[in-house]
Amino acid sequence: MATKMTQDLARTNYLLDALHDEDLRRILPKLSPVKMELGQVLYESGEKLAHAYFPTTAIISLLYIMESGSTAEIGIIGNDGIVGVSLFMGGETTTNRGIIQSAGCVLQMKEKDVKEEFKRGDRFQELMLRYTQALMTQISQTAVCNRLHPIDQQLCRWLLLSHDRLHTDKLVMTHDLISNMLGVRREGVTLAATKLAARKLITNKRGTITVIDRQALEVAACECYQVVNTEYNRLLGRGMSRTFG
Amino acid sequence: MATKMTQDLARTNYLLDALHDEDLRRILPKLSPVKMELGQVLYESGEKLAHAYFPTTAIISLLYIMESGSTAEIGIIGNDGIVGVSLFMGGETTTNRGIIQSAGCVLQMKEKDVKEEFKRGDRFQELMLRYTQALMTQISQTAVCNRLHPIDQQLCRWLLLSHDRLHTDKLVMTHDLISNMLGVRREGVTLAATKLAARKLITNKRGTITVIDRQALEVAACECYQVVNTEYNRLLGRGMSRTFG
DNA sequence: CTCTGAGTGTGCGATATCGCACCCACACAT
DNA sequence: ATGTGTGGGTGCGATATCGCACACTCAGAG
Repeated sequence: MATKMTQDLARTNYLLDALHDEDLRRILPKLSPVKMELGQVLYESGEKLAHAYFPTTAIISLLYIMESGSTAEIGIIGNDGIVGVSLFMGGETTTNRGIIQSAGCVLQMKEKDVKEEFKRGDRFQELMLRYTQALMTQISQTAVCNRLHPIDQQLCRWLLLSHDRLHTDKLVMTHDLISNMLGVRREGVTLAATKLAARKLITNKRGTITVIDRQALEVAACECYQVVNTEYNRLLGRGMSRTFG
Repeated sequence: MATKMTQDLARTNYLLDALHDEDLRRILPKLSPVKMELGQVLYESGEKLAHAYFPTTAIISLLYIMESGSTAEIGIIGNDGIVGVSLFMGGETTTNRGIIQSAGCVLQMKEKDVKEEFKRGDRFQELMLRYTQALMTQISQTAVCNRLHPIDQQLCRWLLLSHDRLHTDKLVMTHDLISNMLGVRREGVTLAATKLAARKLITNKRGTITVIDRQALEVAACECYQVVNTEYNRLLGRGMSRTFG
């Protein structure tokens, strides 16, 4: 019964869903579902991870915190990925914080189990590595975007990345939260969001942004979003996942 | 004779040097030294790599090129690493360009050989994955630094990263080249470099920057440099490499 | 129903960087 | 020794973003 529930849940994470049946059957008992609240910290910078996390409905931000206290997001992970790649990459820790950006459910897997499965060297390993490369692309594009694009476009990119990883058009998040992710002032986000609302691409309510015209949002975004999106599809889509393509 | 030369060369790349003797002996015949000129392109964005490259004296920049033609560097690779992680990560291609930022020698290894060695699943694989994580840290820090720090500090970080990967204090590179890497205007680099020269941290000659006071340069840099440096040492240093620590 | 505070909208001067323009000067080739 | 072109220095107005201040307003608590 509990197993059946977990299996359904597992199928909602693309990496797990992309596993062959016999692999998933072996891995299922090692997964346990956990609810996560907004703002919850999965791990701190430099902290050894006890688990890896496969998000299903939750979204996790990888956040870097400067000595000054300023923050900037380096990547977003949803049901397309896994949080805790350093477990199988061999580093054990990373220099960023993993924090819940949108409440929801994750499937957690013990450190030891992750390493064991990875060491088998078959499809699980292949999927993890391909996902890690996709994540590298996202981080790279964040670097480039931070350098070259104005806030307005970056906000669009960020909203789209979040929207892709959610299952609703209503994004429950304050301008202040977004400003911490983008590493800009709260006012900058308010300004950019107001402009987007005036153009009817989103609506802007206390603590909630609703995506109205997703297609127009993609047009308003810089090329960075499409680059990342295309690369995710290439690396994890057609031929890799059972549901993509 | 040729083999002896290659072995000496191989020992100057930290990843190769960190291999156990028997592993290196097996891998040596698969390596061939190649001289690389400034500006030479190792691979284009989206282009399948025929080889991976272990730099010895050369430095390679991973450069992203926007549709507009603007560029921004996402990482620097020297004799501490390997160019072409996408070969074993499974993606085959990446969205950036690999370009020689400082002329010198690399050891190239055929795609097939790289994959074969990686698939063995032992120390070579472990080293490659740990290095990839280190590279991810560098890319992440680039993202953060691009967002939060002024050009002056970024230039220091960049000079230090380059200096670490060279074997001389004379960095042969124009302000124009550096501006393409940092994704800023050439004038911005000139201004920042002039300030550093006024403070006697570097000297500034036609096409050459010489590091005078490395320690002061580290102080002038943002924390990003130390974060990356520390993480490289942690992941690849003491206990991993035969020469580090 | 009212109070309160978190979330938002707006204005203003300061600063960093940009884009452009132009000149200078050194290194190398003739 | 002299010309030429690449690389470097400088100035200026435009723009994006910042930091701060303050006013408004909705939603939930009492």
